[in-house]
Amino acid sequence: MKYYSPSETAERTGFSLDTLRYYERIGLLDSVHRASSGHRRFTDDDIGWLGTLSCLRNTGMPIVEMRRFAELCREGDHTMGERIALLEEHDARVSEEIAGMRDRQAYIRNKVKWYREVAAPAASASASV
Amino acid sequence: MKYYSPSETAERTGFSLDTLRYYERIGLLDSVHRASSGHRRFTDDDIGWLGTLSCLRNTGMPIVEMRRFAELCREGDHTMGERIALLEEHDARVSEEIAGMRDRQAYIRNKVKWYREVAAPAASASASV
DNA sequence: GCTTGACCTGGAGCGCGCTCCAGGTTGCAC
DNA sequence: GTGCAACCTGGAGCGCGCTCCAGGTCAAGC
Repeated sequence: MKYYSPSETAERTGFSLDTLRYYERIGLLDSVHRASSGHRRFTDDDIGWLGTLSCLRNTGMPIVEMRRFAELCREGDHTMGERIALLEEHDARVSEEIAGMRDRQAYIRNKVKWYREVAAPAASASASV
Repeated sequence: MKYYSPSETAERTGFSLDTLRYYERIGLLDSVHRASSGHRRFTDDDIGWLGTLSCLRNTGMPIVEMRRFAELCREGDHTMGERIALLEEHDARVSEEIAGMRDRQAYIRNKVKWYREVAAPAASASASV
């Protein structure tokens, strides 16, 4: 079985060393292997799981909910339904978030357009906001 | 000229009273009118500006950059170019953010799909992640 | 055997963006 | 004129998610 050192894992997952330790500490990573020296040894499974965590985190899932998800995963296959529910709720929130971002982006683009119209044609007399 | 009380402004903009005061304090709101009592009186312009701030904030612009933008607005029409540049850079970041969210959302949906395949057909023997 | 660097642990500290608090004033309703 | 709610100010505190630190261990190279 292939093992990865903490620094290699950090590099592969995009998490910092401290964050990897932190995630283990708070229960997002369960029972990370140790070398006889006590040094962490991450597996491909760990890397994969960290990828999932990264994805959830970067879509705005709060840590406490990721912990809940991790817990469900640890509890076994009978929690599939709950896991699906959790992810689908999150998915819905992500959709809302994206929709909101789009709307706000449109607002910003409009503002830029308006600025261009005011700014370009002539040093017009009107005030600016 | 129409004036709005702090609480009415909070209601209209979605910002809390404390946030309105905070934004004024750090220079995101400039020279808010006062009643003789010292109470703030917001104008329609203020409300509009707060809408812009809300939009920028909710698309992830950090406060320090909003301050820069506010400063440019205060400096007058000759800063139009810089304002446009700032907003367009932000717009680009928002686009990236949205694209990233979409990708991650696809990952999550895939995961759900996979869960459904594993969970539904039979209480299969394989482990879960 | 000594250095060097990657790693360990427990716990403190930090940056951001608010949010809350104490102690006081204002102004409307009764 | 007494309540009461809304507001004021300056400054402290907080929640989140890390990030840093001190003091120590381990393993490999010279």
